[in-house]
Amino acid sequence: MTIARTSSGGAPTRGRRPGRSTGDDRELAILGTAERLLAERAFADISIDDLARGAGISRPTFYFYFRSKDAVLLTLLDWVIEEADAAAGDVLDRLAEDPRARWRELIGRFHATFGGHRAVVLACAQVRGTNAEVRRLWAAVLERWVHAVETAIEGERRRGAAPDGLPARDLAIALNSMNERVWYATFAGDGPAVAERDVVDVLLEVWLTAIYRTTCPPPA
Amino acid sequence: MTIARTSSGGAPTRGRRPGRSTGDDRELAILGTAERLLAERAFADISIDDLARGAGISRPTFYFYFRSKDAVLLTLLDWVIEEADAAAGDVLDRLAEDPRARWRELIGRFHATFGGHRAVVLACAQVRGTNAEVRRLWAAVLERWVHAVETAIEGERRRGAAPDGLPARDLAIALNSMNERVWYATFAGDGPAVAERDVVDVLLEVWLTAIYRTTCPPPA
DNA sequence: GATCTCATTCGACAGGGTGTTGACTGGCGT
DNA sequence: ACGCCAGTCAACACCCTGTCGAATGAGATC
Repeated sequence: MTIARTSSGGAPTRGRRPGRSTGDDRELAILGTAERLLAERAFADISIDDLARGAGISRPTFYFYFRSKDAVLLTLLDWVIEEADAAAGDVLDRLAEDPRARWRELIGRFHATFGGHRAVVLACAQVRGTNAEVRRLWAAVLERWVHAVETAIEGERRRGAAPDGLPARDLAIALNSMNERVWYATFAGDGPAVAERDVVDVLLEVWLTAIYRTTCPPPA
Repeated sequence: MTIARTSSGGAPTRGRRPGRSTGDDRELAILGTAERLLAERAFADISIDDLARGAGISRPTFYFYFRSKDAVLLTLLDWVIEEADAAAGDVLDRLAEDPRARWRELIGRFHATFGGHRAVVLACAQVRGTNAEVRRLWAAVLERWVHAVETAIEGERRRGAAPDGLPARDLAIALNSMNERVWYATFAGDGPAVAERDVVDVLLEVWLTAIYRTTCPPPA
């Protein structure tokens, strides 16, 4: 199953004033400036003036393109989510071929996507606490991923590869939550963190033991 | 082992000017106001003026007692951490008696402590992204807890109750991270979350399977 | 009691960020 | 030539933070 993108709706125009197309390059310039500045300092330390100047416009003009600083981040987050969904593809549909390899593929691809945009991911984690829109978007996305994993776990139980136990949904929530927090620590690099080189394998082992009670689940 | 509180130092005076004792009640009033307001709105939506007025003083006077709004939260966090450490006690020293019961006790006590101060915990999670001091304090505390769990896992492996596998530290990081994120979702109530009634048992099952590969590890 | 000291308090200011208003510009269809 | 409108920005109003310097007043000291 390709992870269904039903709810979240038409993403890439979020926060954009319903305008002409002439200023598209300005909009891109703002987004580019945001991702660039995010790589060197925290989101909270970037002012709208920084974004505007970086894009070669004045502060009021910024408001012509985005409702707020947060709306810029929201657009960036949309991109990352889209990329992650594409990377995940239909791996979960082919679990039975080789469960360990497929789960690893799934976790590995998410890791690669988030790692490739760590500045955006970290910034979103930081503002999720204060911005309701980021919170809502992230909640909706997580819900999709949790649901996909829940369904996959139920499939593995049905074919006898995984034992019964926790409700599949609770297990899926716990495992997805673990990944999110562990990646955050690894990318942020503050506090106890798993080395980036090892993180996919560490997460994989916990997923496998939690789902199958073994690290070598049987193929079909 | 009682979880060692070596590094974090003398906690309860953080941010307080080294002053007389007359104004202690004012300080308490500020802290009380903070915890009360935190229960009804987000930390970012509370101004220093709110805290000052709530404590019956003017804004400049606030600065006599605390360096900043964040320093207030930091003091509140210190309290919660102290309470959690006390609640955890020496449970991990008595793991072999009945591993499942002891792990459940540990997770359950943390759950009770955090749940009893969810407003503070949620606020800290929200500002951790923007405030370096909260980040540092939380990182230090987590490091202690991770280390305690790591040691406990190694003990269980040594006595043959738990199989070898992931480095104990990586496993401890992953499991602690999971708890943190899952609790956050449960307390915040946005996005996919485990029901508060079930959360301890859900976490426990994942811990047991990840550490022992079974949900009924053997006592000594 | 007069005086001194020092913790405590706050009015007033400076600074920096956000979001809005109203006027200006220049390309383009008529 | 004229009007329209996307696009632009100087200037403003507002809010919040942090600081400074001048009061206040309770106890210690003479």
